[in-house]
Amino acid sequence: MSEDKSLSVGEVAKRAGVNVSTLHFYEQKGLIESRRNAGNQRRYDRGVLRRIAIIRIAQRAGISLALIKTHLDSLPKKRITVEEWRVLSAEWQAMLTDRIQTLTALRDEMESCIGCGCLSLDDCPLRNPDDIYAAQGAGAQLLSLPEAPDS
Amino acid sequence: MSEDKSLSVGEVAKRAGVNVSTLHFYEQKGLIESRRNAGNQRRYDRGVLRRIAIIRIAQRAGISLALIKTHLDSLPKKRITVEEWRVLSAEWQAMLTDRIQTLTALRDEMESCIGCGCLSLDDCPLRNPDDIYAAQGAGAQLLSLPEAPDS
DNA sequence: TATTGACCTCAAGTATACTTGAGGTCATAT
DNA sequence: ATATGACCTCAAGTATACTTGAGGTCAATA
Repeated sequence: MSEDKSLSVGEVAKRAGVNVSTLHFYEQKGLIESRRNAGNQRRYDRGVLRRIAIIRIAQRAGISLALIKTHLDSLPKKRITVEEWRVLSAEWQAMLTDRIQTLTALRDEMESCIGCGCLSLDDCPLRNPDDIYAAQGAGAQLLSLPEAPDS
Repeated sequence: MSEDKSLSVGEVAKRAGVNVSTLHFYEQKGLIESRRNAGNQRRYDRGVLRRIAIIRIAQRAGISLALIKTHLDSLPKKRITVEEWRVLSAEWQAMLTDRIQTLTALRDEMESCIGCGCLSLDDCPLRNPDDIYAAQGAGAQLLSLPEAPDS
């Protein structure tokens, strides 16, 4: 099965807690990489496990795969070091902080607007958010994600 | 254009700050309703503006249209009263609070894990979240996450 | 009269994040 | 010898939230 230190797609899937199809998908998206053995089967370096773990953590933080890829692509190597993880997590923490502040502000605005009837007015802060919510485009807005359980 | 007190779809779109296509979409989803004039054009009650405003606020809070619909459907009338808004906003504030707590916990875990190298370990709290929810894009499956049984 | 502009319907497209399925290969186990 | 099990590819499906486009109606206006 696994020659030496490399892992098969099934082994990675099991250890990382994701489906094989997800690994195919991530590879196709350029988030992870693999090499092939004689029989054309994927073989992974153990470092891929940390990489996948990091991807999943970022997703929990509400970061899109596209942005995660951008961040990961900025690193020199596929194998992520602890120092690099330190940098990545600091960036993502900052994004989380922003998001938390946005949601907190929204909640507080809702609090102050309860029962005031201002929803009928054009200058209600809730109806006319100053915040960065650019609701354009298709799909859901990237950083205002609901709790959608995923695989 | 608008006979008496009713609004055309274009007027509603303009005043609510959404596209006409969005109004069609919301109607098709059962979130709003309209009647038709002699020429088969939609005519809206002014109350629809508040209703749309409320829908948008809920979306900013990260609530899906499906759940928003469920909440709105629980109300007796299409025209939402201030008292009903009070109830809705209280529910949504609670959801926001949950979401904020989840994100805060994640951020704090990231803080405590920075540089600890534990990403390589199977018992890292970040890699093995107790919380089953992943913040996720408008992507996939809404309520079906078995989530990562780590090896 | 002819041409806009606003509206209508219905189908398909877009983006994200995957999953599912069909059809085929490869190596081992019975 | 054949039957699994794990793997492969590529296409299409699923779900959310809309947008875009094609083709047609209707009423006011130049």
